[in-house]
Amino acid sequence: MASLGDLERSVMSLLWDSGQRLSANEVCEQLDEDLAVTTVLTVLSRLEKKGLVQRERTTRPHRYAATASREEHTVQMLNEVLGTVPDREAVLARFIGGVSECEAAALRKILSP
Amino acid sequence: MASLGDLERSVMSLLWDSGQRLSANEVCEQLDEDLAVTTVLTVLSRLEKKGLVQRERTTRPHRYAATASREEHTVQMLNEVLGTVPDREAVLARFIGGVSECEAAALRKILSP
DNA sequence: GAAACAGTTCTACATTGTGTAGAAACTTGT
DNA sequence: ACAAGTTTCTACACAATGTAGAACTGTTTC
Repeated sequence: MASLGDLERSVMSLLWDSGQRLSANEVCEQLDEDLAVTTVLTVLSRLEKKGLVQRERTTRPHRYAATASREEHTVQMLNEVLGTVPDREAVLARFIGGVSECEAAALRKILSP
Repeated sequence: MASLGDLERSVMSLLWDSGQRLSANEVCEQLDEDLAVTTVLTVLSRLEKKGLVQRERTTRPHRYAATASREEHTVQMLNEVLGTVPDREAVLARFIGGVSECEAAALRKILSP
């Protein structure tokens, strides 16, 4: 349910990079493309409805921020993908089989008790 | 680019479960829903275009099979998700931080040299 | 407090992906 | 050559997304 379009992804990326609460105008300016503010507002609303963005309604202009960090969100995505298969560990085994030795070492370190 | 709709997913699931090359008719029969064969053929064609399904055109009826195993395909999805972030390992670290002790043990075993 | 302005919501339209299937075209055994 | 089975073409509905104008609302200023 949390698939994002290109523009939605750009906006999230922006919010993640600047850990700040941004106004729609700020988001609009910082985007590479040259879009109408209403466009950005629409996208922000949609992201809010999807639960990816949190909006401060008390201030004027409203300020928007990502509800979860990029990492948290991506982990959620990973788990969503893993939820589509019957044997989660089989997939993880194969995933690990495909990573570089370098990354494998990093994973070992993370896992070491 | 490899997001699947519900029906597409059902069909893939079927092809994965039966490791066989199936005809459109067989797929159609084995699906729970009661669909027209042409519907199944459309979906199979779309899956072929996406590269998820391979079709034997020499036989009559054509036979369809998944190009990659469910695990391979899911790993590809995982890597696609991981490709959207700048710091892949940060995500993996967080992912591992969230798994059960049981699964962590399994991962350690897979990673052990 | 009315006007000007900034910001937000509503509404709308185009495009694309997906589910769905009939009509038309094609293949093959008899 | 025809009937039966199979595939391709075409088509339509519905949802998600990109896009933005029109209308509304809240704020500031004279």
